[in-house]
Amino acid sequence: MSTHFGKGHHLHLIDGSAFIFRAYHALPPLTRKSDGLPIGAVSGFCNMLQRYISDNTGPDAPTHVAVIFDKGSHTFRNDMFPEYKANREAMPEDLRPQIPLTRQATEAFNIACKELEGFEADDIIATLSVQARDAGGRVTIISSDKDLMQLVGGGVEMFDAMKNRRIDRDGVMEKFGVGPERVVDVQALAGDSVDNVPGAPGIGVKTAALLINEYGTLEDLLDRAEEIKQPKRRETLIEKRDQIELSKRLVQLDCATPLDFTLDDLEVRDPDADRLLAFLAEMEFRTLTKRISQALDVEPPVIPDAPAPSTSEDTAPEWPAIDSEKYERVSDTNALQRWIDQIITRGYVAFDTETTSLNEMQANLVGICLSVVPGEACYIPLQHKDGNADDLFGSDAILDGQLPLEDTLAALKPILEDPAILKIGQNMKYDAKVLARYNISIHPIDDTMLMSYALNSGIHNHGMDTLSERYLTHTPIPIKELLGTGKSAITFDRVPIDEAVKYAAEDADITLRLWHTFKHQLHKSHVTTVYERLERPLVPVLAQMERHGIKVDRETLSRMSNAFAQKMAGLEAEIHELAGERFNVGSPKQLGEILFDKMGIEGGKKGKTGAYATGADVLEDLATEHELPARVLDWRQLSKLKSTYTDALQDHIDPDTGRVHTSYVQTGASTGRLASTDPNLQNIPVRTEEGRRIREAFVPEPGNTLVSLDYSQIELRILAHMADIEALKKAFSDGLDIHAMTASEMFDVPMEDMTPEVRRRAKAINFGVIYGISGFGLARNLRIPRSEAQAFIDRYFERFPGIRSYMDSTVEFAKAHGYVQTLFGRKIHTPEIAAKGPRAGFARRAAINAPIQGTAADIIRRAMIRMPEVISNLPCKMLLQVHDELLFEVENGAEEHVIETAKEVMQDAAKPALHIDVPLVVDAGQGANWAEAH
DNA sequence: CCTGTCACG
DNA sequence: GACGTACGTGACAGGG
Repeated sequence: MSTHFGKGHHLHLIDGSAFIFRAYHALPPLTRKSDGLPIGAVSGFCNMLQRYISDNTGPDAPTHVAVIFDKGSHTFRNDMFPEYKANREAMPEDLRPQIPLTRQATEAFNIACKELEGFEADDIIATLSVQARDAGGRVTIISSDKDLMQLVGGGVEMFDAMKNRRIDRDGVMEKFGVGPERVVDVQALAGDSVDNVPGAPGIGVKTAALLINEYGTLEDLLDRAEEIKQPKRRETLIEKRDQIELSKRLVQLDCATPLDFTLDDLEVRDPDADRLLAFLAEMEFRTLTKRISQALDVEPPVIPDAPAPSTSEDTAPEWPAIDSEKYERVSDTNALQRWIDQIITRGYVAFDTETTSLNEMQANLVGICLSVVPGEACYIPLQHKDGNADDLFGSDAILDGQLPLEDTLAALKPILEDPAILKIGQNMKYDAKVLARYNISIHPIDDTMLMSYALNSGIHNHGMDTLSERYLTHTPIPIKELLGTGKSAITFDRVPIDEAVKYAAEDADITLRLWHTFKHQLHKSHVTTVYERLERPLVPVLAQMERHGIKVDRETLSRMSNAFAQKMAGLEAEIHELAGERFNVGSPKQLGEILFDKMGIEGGKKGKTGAYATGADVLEDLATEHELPARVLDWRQLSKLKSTYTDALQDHIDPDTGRVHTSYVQTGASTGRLASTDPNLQNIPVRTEEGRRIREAFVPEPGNTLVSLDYSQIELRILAHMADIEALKKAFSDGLDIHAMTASEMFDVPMEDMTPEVRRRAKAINFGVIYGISGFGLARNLRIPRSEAQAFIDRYFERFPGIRSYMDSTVEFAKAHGYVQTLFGRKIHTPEIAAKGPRAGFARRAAINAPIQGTAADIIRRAMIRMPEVISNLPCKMLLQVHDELLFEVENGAEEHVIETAKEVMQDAAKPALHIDVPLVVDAGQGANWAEAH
């Protein structure tokens, strides 16, 4: 490029420090094999740079780019204010030596790398942004740091690489409530606890934006501070004027730092393959070296194996890159036989089915994919049809060139059912359910989704796309590309076979690679037992339950739906009458405007979107004074029951079985609980009489009864055991009413004189403890003043000091290890525990709750896993799980026997792995529908 | 597609 | 000292 930076040019400025810290926290503490040098952050940093480069090759690619770093810890801001950034935690020991390596990495990628003694990276970014903007070019700052938002505008934008989101003027407005040019004013007032910028005490971003928008600028505001109505605010602004002005100088970026280079020096350069690969090889990044060698089409350098005795499992696998063009299509019996022979020789195979539907009850098999060696995979098309036939007739013919379905399944069945051949899949419950329709019972299995869940619950989700991107740095072909979306979407049997081969075989290849990756990690992380005893064996149990389904009576639902509709129409008329106009009662926006603007009710609070809050808690408060909100609450309840239950549930009745088949998501909840979807049968109403009647539609087949068994107070019992609270343990052993007992202890009321109100409060506190109690939360729940709630909590901890030490030690453990554990060794990772600000509170409470909720989840899983064997001789089926409840369908006459048997399994489910100091009690019920049984 | 709301343990 | 707060989920309707 001969011209100087100017119009038509596009400068990217990467916030290097942000990259480093994100890389450091995202990756485990990797070390260089040969000498143990910590290189986790460098590895992540390189991967991010590589990702950045490959993501920025299009027509909008930058013409100029630089990575900007901080240098030293002392800047001109410390001269103004010695405490600036003084409460920053020290850099972790294993990160420090990696900092210079990230500079080297940047240079190795042949990207300009800039820093300046005495200035922060933000100042350099500011200076370059202004220069580029003044020259008429565009700028994108790759960072999500709010301190940089003051630079946005006039061709300068930010890009949050984490959220994959551009931040423009509107984004800044959203964050600060003012435009970029006034951001420093707001920051000066609000201060920043992270950087230790003092600001104006008692004023946050919200208030600051309000003030600035009213007075125009910070200076005008300070000059006219006398006019402010709120006395406290006025005094603060007058008294702390110096401090506020100092804060502004601290947050104001320096747009004129003395740089010894120009924009033209930042022109994008081609990579220098030798230099880059030499660096990567020196770091001993095997996978990345390989990948980049291929991308640059050069011979990869040899990275010598570590001299130390290394087992093969420690070295990064030497796999070929994932290449969807290289997969095989299997169209004849010879080829099929070759694959079968190979599978038998290996003893394992990665396996995946392609079908016509996500609903396994209706999914027809379209094809099968297999892989036994990374990079080698095949697709066996079986039922593909012509995707281009426009005529309605004749297009349903199976295309030529495919093996016959029945013969192929007959050939594969011995493999799939061979106890000596391991079948590896991603979400095997799906494939198991599909194959069950074809009379194939696939076993034994491994499931990469469940391996990932055992390893990494709490860190990320466990879908194939996530895992492939995270562990193989490869983005799989999106299924959307084959099927399309929305109304025009096609089913997999209409996908051209050549396309299907690439997509489907790639999934098997990825699954096999993930399996190799996770297999050793399970041992190293000590979660093999969790995976083998709590995750893997649950797959066939859930598959069986889901396939059974539960009978739901359409007539009952339909009748209720009509009744609800009538009641709602009546309420709606009343509401419109009260409002004096017609409006959509179902629209929170319109309702808020009616209540607070038109009717002028006091106390309307707007949320972050600017809409009035109209939640049940708000309406309940208003309902004591006003008629309309009370009617809306009634209407909302009916609306919910009708739309979510009486109407939607009917659509889930399977036409073939007449039953409803939910899907349990085994990896859905970080704690180990299951989630239920399509439909969710874990949130069928029970708390109100009207809602409870929905359960009357859940019925047994004629000649059968529904039996419900549920654990009584399981989480409190686990807490009593884990925190080792003698008084609670004794109360449970003696079979006392635990809430009444808590109340008696706390309020010095004898058990005989217990009032329902006192017991209710104690119950709320007991639940609060499980949730990581806070004065605010308890106050809101009990609708009492915060001071009173805090007094209850203090009293509770005084009486049960063991609970407090349990909570403290759990949080300490989470901070030290980054995870917490259930009594059965399940790990729940808590990456946010080190966070600052309000997120810390969330993480703290989640860490306290997770071992309790998770242990209860483990216990019922153990019961479920044991159940099929124990009830195999009884005329009954296990149908549903609702966290602490199991629902069975039992032939008439066998009820008592089943209750006795299943109850014992549930009560003893923790044994023999674990002795719990408290008895686990299970209550039983039975009836002609779920309402009666529960 | 996101937000608010509300159903469950 | 302010901030925003009970834990874990999924589905539906409204509104851009």
